[in-house]
Amino acid sequence: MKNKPESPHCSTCGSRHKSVFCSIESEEVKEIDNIKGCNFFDRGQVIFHEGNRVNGIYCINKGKVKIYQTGSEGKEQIIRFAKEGDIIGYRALLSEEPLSASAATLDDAVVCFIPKSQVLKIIQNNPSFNFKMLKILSHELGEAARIITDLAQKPVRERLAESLLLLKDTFELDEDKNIQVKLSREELANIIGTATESVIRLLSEFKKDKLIDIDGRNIKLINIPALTREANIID
Amino acid sequence: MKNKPESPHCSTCGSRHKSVFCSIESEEVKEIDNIKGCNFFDRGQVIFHEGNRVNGIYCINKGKVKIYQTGSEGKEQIIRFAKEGDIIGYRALLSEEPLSASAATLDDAVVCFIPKSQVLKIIQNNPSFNFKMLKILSHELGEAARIITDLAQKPVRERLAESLLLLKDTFELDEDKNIQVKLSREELANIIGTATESVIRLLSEFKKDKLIDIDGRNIKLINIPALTREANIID
DNA sequence: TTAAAAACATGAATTTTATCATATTTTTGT
DNA sequence: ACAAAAATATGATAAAATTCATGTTTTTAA
Repeated sequence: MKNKPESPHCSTCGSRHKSVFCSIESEEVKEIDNIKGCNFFDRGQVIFHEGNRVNGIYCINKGKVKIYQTGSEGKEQIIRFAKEGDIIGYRALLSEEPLSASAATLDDAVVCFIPKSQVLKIIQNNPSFNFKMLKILSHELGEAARIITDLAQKPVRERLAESLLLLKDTFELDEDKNIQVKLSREELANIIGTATESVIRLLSEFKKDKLIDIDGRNIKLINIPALTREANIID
Repeated sequence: MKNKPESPHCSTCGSRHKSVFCSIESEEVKEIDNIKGCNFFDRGQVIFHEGNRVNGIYCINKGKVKIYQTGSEGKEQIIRFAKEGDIIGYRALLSEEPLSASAATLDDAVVCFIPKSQVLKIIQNNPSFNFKMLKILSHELGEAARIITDLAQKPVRERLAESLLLLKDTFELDEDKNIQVKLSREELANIIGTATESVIRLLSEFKKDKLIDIDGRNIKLINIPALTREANIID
């Protein structure tokens, strides 16, 4: 049986200082703490669903999250990932549009919810937070553009190599060079827009070519420079 | 010989009222007018180039613009379009990153330049403008996500149908249902991420199937509902 | 106006990638 | 612990899309 964990507090939140909330005044922190909600998710649970209206933003206190759209054939397309300290749902909130994507946990996670009114209040009263939001959005937009170009132009093999490197940058490697996130072959396929079988075959090839090692969903990057070349990344 | 045209003024700019600047005070308009620069471009000229630093935003007074990235094989990937009243270059300015894409004119165009200092001043002093920027960025991000899913999941034929509909929505149709922008087959291919020959073949098919009519670079949409079905768009 | 260049067009061959079929392994729930 | 379900794996086939070759038309520049 699972112990009901304690709701985290913003004032003691370890990830706050590396997040968009790092420049928030202690007065504001208290206010957020009082008004925020907190939810505990098991692996694979949906945090919010594409098409719905959103009434605040979600702040990931713990855990890893995938943000994905459902294509016209019902196939999942992973747009991006989020982790501890990241916020999600802000796009729909700020554009005043329905959610363009769903979010689901990749492991057990703790996610806080800050209501719209509070978010808007901070944006209006805290120029530094405001500018951080502009920065996050415009950075994301640049990332999206690069993904568009890669999907449009790179073959599947290069896209897979690239997404392994992306996962490395996002979730980092442990001491044994394992990517610190566990994804199914199908989820990998849903990042790069290919068939699950293609991912399985290409991962085996990468392993045979000594670029990676595989143990179940554990992927070890043993030759990152070669992977970078496979991904055809110049910079 | 070409007459040197008069530089436009923000105070009399017809497109200002439907732009992000619609809520700017007349005092601020004067200020922008004094500090802004203006450039006249012929068709096909580059406004700014990927990788460079940007020191302000560009406001399109007249003309149509493509924003594109160069892929690792040197192939152009069109990310989005902009037209009269739109601003470009704001992503790099706000993220304080190099330009993630280049911009080039699709016809003769007039483009004004507003320096960074002035833009930041407006953002700080005009909450309405500020919020509009947040809204533009987050809307763009939603569009980008949809493009990612389509590129990853839809076959070339559907993507072409969809991009014709996108061009219709962006540039509108004239009284004869012609899309109000002239693109080469190669440029169409560079939107949807395919080979020029594929676009040529598929356009012929669409014509044969009475979905469109073609006269050079003029594309007439004669059966939009059927095109929508071809594009596999539900909403 | 005319030659050169670029864009458009079309068929054939090739490559890439997806789909289908079928095992095998791993995970999950009782 | 065990059956069922899900995920992984692999080969064969099919479909999708690109590349290459070549010819025609249109545009551009001298």
